[in-house]
Amino acid sequence: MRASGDLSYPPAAVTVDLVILTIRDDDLAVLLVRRSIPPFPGKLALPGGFVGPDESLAEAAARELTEETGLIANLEPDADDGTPGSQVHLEQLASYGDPGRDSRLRVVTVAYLALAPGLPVPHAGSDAADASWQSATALLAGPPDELAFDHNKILADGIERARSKLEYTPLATAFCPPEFTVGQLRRVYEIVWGTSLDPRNFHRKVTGTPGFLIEVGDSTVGDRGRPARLYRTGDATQLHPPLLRTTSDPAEAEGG
Amino acid sequence: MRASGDLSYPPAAVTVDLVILTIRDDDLAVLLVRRSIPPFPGKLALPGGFVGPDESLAEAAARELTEETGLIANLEPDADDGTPGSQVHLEQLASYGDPGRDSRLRVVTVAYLALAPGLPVPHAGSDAADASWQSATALLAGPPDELAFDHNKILADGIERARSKLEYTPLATAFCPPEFTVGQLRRVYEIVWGTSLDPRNFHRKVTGTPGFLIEVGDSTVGDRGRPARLYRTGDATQLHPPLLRTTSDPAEAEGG
DNA sequence: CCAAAAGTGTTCATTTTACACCCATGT
DNA sequence: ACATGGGTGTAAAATGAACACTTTTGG
Repeated sequence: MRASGDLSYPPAAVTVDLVILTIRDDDLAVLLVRRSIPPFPGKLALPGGFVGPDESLAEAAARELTEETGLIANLEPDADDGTPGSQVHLEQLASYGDPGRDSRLRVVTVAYLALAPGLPVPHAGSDAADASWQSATALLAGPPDELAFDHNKILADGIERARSKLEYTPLATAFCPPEFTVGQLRRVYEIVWGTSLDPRNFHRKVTGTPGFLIEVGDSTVGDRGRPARLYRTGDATQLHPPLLRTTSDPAEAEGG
Repeated sequence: MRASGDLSYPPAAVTVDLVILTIRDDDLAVLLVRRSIPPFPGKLALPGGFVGPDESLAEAAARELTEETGLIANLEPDADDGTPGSQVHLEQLASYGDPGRDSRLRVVTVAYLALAPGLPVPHAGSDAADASWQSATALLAGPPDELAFDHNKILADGIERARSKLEYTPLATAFCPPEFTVGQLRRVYEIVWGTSLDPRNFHRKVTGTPGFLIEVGDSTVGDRGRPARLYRTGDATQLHPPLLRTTSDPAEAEGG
């Protein structure tokens, strides 16, 4: 049923919505904005907005990310110039376009997933009037209509994507600062997966996978215990074989 | 930058495009249509069309699939009523919306991936004036602008999705008839991955994974060799641990 | 009989898992 | 000294890869 000649088509608006995840206070957190206008006034929602006429979808998502957090996204995982925001990961998640998901007009939204290191910024953007970090795990467990539109579903899909990608990609490092210890990386896995992992075997696994971690030589001034080596993310884009989330008691890594 | 009050938004059209894959003549094939109107007149393209005002994205994709192939898609993998088309798999792939990808107007397309068993129908739909099966692997290896729009990229993404999902889901059965042998299933893996797999170890792996295959008791009348047991797809949605595509000579499974 | 495909058994290498044990620091 | 987290060694268990071998058909 491609248009045959004329250019009439059902009118629609295209937006991008962002699932921006980070680790805060030993919990997985998502950046949400409080809506001030209908529909769903007063409700929390994922940050997002219309795709501009001359923007690609990814550019629109990166622009929204910068507006909300001040971070610069890493659309292609190659550049490593050491700038603070350069390791922020941004990838397309999925599109959502059920008729009636926005009462005003037909809106198709392309959701993007962003993973950022722990940020002390509650909201830094110019436009984000009322942005805040919320517990993503609490929202997952709560009522399915706690967020505006179908954003509970989008958030659930984003968390599931993040959880599964930790298994077979080095994506967990996106939650870490540019230089990090194996222990910090392990805590990311434990928090995102809600499991606890054996520190010894985890250490051997990640340091033994070629290209996953690059030792930076130095050591941290430890909070407690022996100082740990620092690493940067390596060149590897896949983990073969993957890390499996099948260890220990699922409840042990909850909260903090 | 959510709209604040007024409802003005950059105008755009939303379409669905389908990557319909099947196995034909020991090769991975994709259903393409020949365009008759600009842009890209005469070029091959993925089948697709506008999303109707009251359709969800998945419904639009399912409608296009039926129009092009006569098949009924399986949006949620639960119903198993035995109808011929019920095992066709349809899932959202990704969205593509670079400005200028369609010279006429801003078009954002939501691509869907469909996997169907070997079909004797070159084209069966009412609207598909000029649909045909083409070698997907040949298109992957060919020039990157052989198809209209950005459809080479969409096709490549669809093939990559299919290849990786064979590893950790029972999706390969979507390429098989309702009842199939282990050998048929193995040939699917070999063709899609372009590798050759050890028949003995493959057999043990798939029959040993709980919920993957259900023995249907009977045996085929064999072409050659010992008759094989017949199986249906089981309830399992994930394969733990996954099948890995790291066996034997990559060239051996080519062509036929 | 022979070729071909199905299916089982077995062996060896690798990986995972569990856990004992030492290292280096703060208090 | 002791608690805490970092890191190595190692043995048992599970898994994967390679392949010998039997079964059952068609020609």
